Amino acid sequence: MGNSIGSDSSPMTPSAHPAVINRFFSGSAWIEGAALNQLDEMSRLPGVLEIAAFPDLHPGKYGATGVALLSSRLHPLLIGNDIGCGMSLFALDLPLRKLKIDKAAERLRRLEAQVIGDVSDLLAETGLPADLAPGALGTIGGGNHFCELQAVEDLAEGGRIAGLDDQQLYLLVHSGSRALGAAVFSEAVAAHPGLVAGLDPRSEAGGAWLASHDRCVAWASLNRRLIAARAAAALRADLSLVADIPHNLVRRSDRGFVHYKGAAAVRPGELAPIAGSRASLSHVVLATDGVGRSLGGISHGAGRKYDRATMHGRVGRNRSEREQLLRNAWGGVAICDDRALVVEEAASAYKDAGQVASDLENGGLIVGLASLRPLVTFKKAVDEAEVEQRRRKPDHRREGGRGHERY
DNA sequence: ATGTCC
Repeated sequence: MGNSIGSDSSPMTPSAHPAVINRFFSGSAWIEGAALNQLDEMSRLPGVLEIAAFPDLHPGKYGATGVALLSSRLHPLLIGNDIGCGMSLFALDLPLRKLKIDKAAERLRRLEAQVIGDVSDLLAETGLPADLAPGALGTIGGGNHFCELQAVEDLAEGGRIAGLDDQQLYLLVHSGSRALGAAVFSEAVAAHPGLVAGLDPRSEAGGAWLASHDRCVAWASLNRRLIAARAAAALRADLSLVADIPHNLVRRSDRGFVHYKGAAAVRPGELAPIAGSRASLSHVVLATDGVGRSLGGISHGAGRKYDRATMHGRVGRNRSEREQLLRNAWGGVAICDDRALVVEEAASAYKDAGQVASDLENGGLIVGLASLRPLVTFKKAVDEAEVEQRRRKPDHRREGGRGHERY
């Protein structure tokens, strides 16, 4: 089979005719020029036939995020390292009236300490090797990932019909394939110097990436389920799945391969979460038949407004400001023992998910069902036992590290 | 995004 790159007529040469770009955002959407430029570059990549761009569009490393892209070739760079990342929404059997936020936060602080036992059977049931990173299952990771306890703020009639209940509590989990997807990504980058031109899906390299990708997508979905199971165990509650929607993956279609880069992959009639932030509303929406015009994509969240680096100059310059960033207008709290992450993930770093949902609704892609308010946002908690152990036996490799200090 | 540069 040999080198798959270049097996099309001339994939290194940008197409003479760029792919059509369909924009599903209004003039009120906050879209950076850099993201629009990236969109243009993506439309000229080999094999790219059509692009749908969503209102959460923002610049990314190898292309804009908030995009569905149809291509005859596979583009692993566009998917990036968190293959299979997604949002899962669960209903808890805990009634809102029984909730004490501080008590729930105290319990959720121990989320990742919950024992989930032997997961080899779960992996096998998912069609995955029983020894595929079992120890990483049920871990959230960093960046924009979280597990959030939410209550219904507004419920539309459609939401009630869909079974949403404004007296119940919900869990929204945003996570992906952890080190698994990162390894698949870096191996692909190392093996194919011309990866920017994509891979021929019929080649050995293309097939291998796709197979690894499929495992990451399945593993990431199981990971979200186990994160929720841990949260439910910490809260001593039962849960049921409402929606599990990935937004970083490739799906086969009869026209080629649809790449979803930070765009939720939905089918008509499916419920999907559109995440806000730790201090703003998330939305639950229903995908309409209109998603046939958007390559089956919609936004998965508010989308970044400011990059991580510049957030440090904007908010949380002192301790009391950082402490404010852990509280929201509904009495909700965030659990985040990583000082840099508190600043980088501040609500003001994000666009308004309500504006995003409204653009999608006006574009005929969704119908809004409910908005959800954040009550406890779990991001990262240091293990006190581990801290104590480190105090006794200092780990010199960590010396000099900056930006990830505790409070 | 990633045991986030050893």
